[in-house]
Amino acid sequence: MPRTKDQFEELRNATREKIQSAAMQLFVQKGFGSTNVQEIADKAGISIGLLYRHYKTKEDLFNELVEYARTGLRKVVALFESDESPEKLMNQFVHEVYNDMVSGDELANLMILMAQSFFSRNDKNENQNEIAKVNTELLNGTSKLIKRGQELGEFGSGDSYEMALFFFSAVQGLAEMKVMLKNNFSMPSPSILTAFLYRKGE
Amino acid sequence: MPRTKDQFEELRNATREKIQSAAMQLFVQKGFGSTNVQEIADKAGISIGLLYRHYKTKEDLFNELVEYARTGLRKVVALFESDESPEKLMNQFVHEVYNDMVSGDELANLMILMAQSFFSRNDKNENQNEIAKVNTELLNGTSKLIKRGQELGEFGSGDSYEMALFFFSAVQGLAEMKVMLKNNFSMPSPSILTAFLYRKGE
DNA sequence: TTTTTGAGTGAGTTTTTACTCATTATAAAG
DNA sequence: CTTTATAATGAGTAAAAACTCACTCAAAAA
Repeated sequence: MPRTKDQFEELRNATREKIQSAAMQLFVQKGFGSTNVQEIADKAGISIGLLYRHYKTKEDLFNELVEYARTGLRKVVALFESDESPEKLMNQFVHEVYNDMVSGDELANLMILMAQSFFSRNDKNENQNEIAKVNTELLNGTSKLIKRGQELGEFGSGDSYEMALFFFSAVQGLAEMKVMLKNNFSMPSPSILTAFLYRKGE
Repeated sequence: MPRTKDQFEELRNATREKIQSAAMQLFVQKGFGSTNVQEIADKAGISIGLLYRHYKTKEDLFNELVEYARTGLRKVVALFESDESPEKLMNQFVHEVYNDMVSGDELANLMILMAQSFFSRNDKNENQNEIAKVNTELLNGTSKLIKRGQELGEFGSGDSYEMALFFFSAVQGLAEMKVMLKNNFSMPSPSILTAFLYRKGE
C-alpha cells in the first residue's frame, strides 16, 4: 500500500519548511507586495500548485510568518515581568540579541518582517492591530522595568518610556542595517547598546 | 490666447506636489509593491491619466522621491566633514533630528522611504547600489568624526564604526516607531540619543 | 463669442500576478 | 506488476494592476 502517515507528514513538513524559508527571505528583502508567488515557489524549488496546497493565499503564508515572529516578541514581554534585577534582565536580553545578531539572520529577519507587516498591506489589516498591541505591551513592560531599575539605583535618570522606546528602536534599526549592509555590518557591542541606561537625563 | 507659460507651470507644479505628497504617504505606509497608482491618484485628487502625464511609470515616481531623500543624506555627510568640534557637530545634528521628529513626519517618511527602497523592488535596482554607497559614506564619515572626538577626549572609548552604526540604526528605528506608534510615540531626548558617545567601551 | 493651448479625464487595453484543477509522479504493500 | 493514497506539477483562468489615448475642460486674449 502507499506510504505511512508518518512518511507523508515528513514530506509535507519538508516542503512546508522550504516554503517558509524562501518566503521569509523574499518578504524581508522585497516586501510583501513586491514578492510574487512564482518567485517564492522557485526559491523553494517547488511548483506553484504545491505552494497553494499548503497555503490558501499568499497572505496566509505571510500571516503565518508574522504570527511566528509575534510569538517571539511575547516571550520578551514575559521575561521582563520577572522579579529579577532589572539590570540583570536587560543585560541578559541584550546579550541574547547580540549573539543572535552576530550568529545569523533569523532575528533580524523576524524584526524586519514585523515592520513589513505594519508598513505593507491593505485596508483593515488585523495584523497591524495585533502588532501594535504587542508592541505597546513590550514598551510599557520595558518602561516599567527601567523605572524599577532607576528606583533601585541601577540605571540613571530619564523618562523610562522614552528610554524603552529608544532601546527597541535601536534594535529594530540594527536589524535593518544588518540586512542592508551585509558584510559591512558589525554588531555594536552590548555596552554601546546599554549606554543610555547609565546616562543621566538632562 | 491661452494662459501664459508661468501660469501653466504653476498648475503643473501644484499637481506634481499633490502627487508627490500622496505617493510619499502611501509608499511609506504600505510599501512600493502594495501601493497602486489608482490609490495615489485618488489621494492626490486627480485622475490616473494626469499622473501618467507627470511620471512615465510608477517606478519613476518612486525613484524621484528616493532621490530626494538621498540628497538629504548627502548633506549630512558634508556636514560631518567640517572641522568643527565633533561634539558640537553631533549635538547640532541630534538636535535637528530631534526637532524634525517632534514637529512633523517629513524626516521619518524620508528615512522609511530609503529603507523601503532598499527592501522593496525588483532585480537590479540601481537605487540599492546608490543608497548602499551613500550609507557607507555616511557611516565612514561619522565613524571618522567620532574617532576625532575620541582623540580630543570629547567622547568615551569604543569602536567608532560600531558607534556610528548604532547611532544611525537608532535614528532609523525611531523613524519607524514614530510612524508605527503614532500618538504613542514620544521622541527620546537628545541626551538619550547621544549617551553612547560618553560611555566607556568594555 | 471664438480661438488657442495645454491641463485634466477615465473608460478601455495590455500586462502582470494570484490562484485552480486535471493530470502525473512516487513509493510502499499486496 | 498492480493498487492505492497522497505529494507534486504547471498550463490555463480569473482578477488585479499598470499604463494609454481620444476626448473634454478651463481660462486668457483677440
